[in-house]
Amino acid sequence: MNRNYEKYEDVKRLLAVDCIIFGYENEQLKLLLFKRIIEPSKGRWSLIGGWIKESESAEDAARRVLTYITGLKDIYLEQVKVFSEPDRDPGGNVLTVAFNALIRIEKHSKELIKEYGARWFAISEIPKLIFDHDEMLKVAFEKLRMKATYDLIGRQLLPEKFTLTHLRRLYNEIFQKEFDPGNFRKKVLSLKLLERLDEKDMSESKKGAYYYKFKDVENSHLEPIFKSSIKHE
Amino acid sequence: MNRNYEKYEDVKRLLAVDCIIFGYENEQLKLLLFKRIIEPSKGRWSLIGGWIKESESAEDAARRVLTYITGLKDIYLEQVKVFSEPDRDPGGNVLTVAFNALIRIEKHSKELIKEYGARWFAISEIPKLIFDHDEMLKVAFEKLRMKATYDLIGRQLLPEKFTLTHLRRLYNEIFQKEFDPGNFRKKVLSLKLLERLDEKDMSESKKGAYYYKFKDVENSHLEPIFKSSIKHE
DNA sequence: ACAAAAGTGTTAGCCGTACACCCATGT
DNA sequence: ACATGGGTGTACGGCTAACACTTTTGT
Repeated sequence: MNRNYEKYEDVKRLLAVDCIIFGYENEQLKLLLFKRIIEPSKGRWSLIGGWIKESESAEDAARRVLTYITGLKDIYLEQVKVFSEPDRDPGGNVLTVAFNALIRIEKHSKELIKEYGARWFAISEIPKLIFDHDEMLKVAFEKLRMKATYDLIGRQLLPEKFTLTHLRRLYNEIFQKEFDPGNFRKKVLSLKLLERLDEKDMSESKKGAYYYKFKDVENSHLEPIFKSSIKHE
Repeated sequence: MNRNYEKYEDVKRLLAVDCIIFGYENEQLKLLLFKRIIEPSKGRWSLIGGWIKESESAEDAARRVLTYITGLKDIYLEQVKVFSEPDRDPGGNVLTVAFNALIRIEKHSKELIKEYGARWFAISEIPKLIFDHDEMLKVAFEKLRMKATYDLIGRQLLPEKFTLTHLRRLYNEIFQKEFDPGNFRKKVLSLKLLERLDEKDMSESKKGAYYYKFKDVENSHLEPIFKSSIKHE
C-alpha cells in the first residue's frame, strides 16, 4: 500500500456482490431467489450475494458465488449498478455491486440449489425481497430488456437447440407483449445469427418446426433489433 | 455492525469514485483532466477522483468531489461502471465507481480548477491517462453516446439559451458526424422538449437564429431519438 | 446583388406492423 | 376434411436521409 493512501484506510465498509439470476423454463422467464440464512432478515427471500475477497474483482466474486451455487462455470455476467447507501443493509455498512446472470435452468445442479434453500420464481410471482433488493431487481430487469433490445438474447437462456417459437416466447416474456409470429421470424432470421438444423421439433405441431442454434460468433449490435419492444410511457 | 458480518471485516480495499467530467465550449466537446498530485504517477494526467467516506454513498462522494473542484452544486451525474481489478491501481487495492458528470463550462469556477492543475481537453486531444483511466473514459464516452441517442442532451452542457445550430454542433461532436441541419431541426422540434424564446442570436448569420431553452419538464425517452447516430461497426 | 446561415418543403426508400394466405400432417 | 401451428407474401403507414428551395439581412 502506497503511503499516500494510508490515511484513508480506516473506512469500515464491507464489499459485496449480489446476483440477479435469470433462467427460462416451461415458457416462463424465472428468477432464482434464496432464503436468507443469516441475520438480519433471516428466512426472508433475497438475491444471492457474497463478499468480495481482497484478491478478486467484483466480477470474479460474482462468478465464484454463481459457480458455488449452481455448479456451472462460464456463466454470462453483466454489471448492473452499484448500491452504496450507507444504511441500505441494516446489518452493516455494505456496498454491493449488482450483476445480471443468465443461465440455462436445465443444466445447473438442482441438488446444490435445493441445499441452499433456493427456488425459481416466475417473474410475475416474485415475493417481496429484503433491503433494497426490490429496487436492484427493477434496475436489473430494465437492463435485461435493454440488452434484449440491442442483442438477440437466448444463447445463454435457451437450450442448445430451440425453435423460433421458443425464442419468440422468451421475448414475449421479457417484454410482456405478444410478438407477431411472422414478423418475429423474419426479423430474427435477417440478423443471420442463427443456424437452422436438419431436425424438427414435432411436439407442438403436426408440421413440425425446425430447430435452430446460435452461430458460434459474437452477436453484438449497436442498433435496436426490436424497435417496438420498448414503449413510451 | 451485525456479528454475522464481522468475520469479513478484515478486507483491506479502498473505495473511490472517479469522475468523467464533460463540458462544451467553443463548439467542442471537452473533458476535464487533472495533473495528479500524489504518487504513484504524480504529475501525469488523470480523471479526478476521491475516496468514498464511510457515511456517504458513491453518488454523494462524486457530488462532493465535483462541488469541491468546480464550485457547482446539483451537477448531473450518472453511474458508469465499477472497476475493481485488485491490481488496477499500483498504489493500492482500490475499487472505484466511475461517474459521468455533465457541466456548463462557463458556469464553474475557473480559479478553483486552475488551482488543482486541471485543464479542459478537446475530445480529440486527450492525452494518455494513468492506470485504467483510458478504459474508463472509453466506457464513459460510450455511455454518453447511448444517453444522447435516447435523450435529448444539452440541458446540462449548453447555456440556458442556445440556437438549434448550437445544439446540432454538440450532437455532431458527440457522434463525430455531420447531422443534416434541416432534418435535425425537424426531429428535435418534434420532440416538443424545447421552447422558443422571443430573442435571436445575430452573431452567426444576417437573418439571426432564434434562441431556444429546455422546457422545465422531465425529458425521458425510451426510444432512440436519432436512430442513425449509432452505426454498426 | 450577393453571400450565408436560418428555416421549410418534397421525395424516395426503408422498415415495422398488420394480416391474409399457403403448407404439412396427425387425428 | 379439418384443425393447428409453421412458415411466406403483401400492402399500408411512418420515419429518415437527401437535397432543393425560400427567407432574411448585412455588406
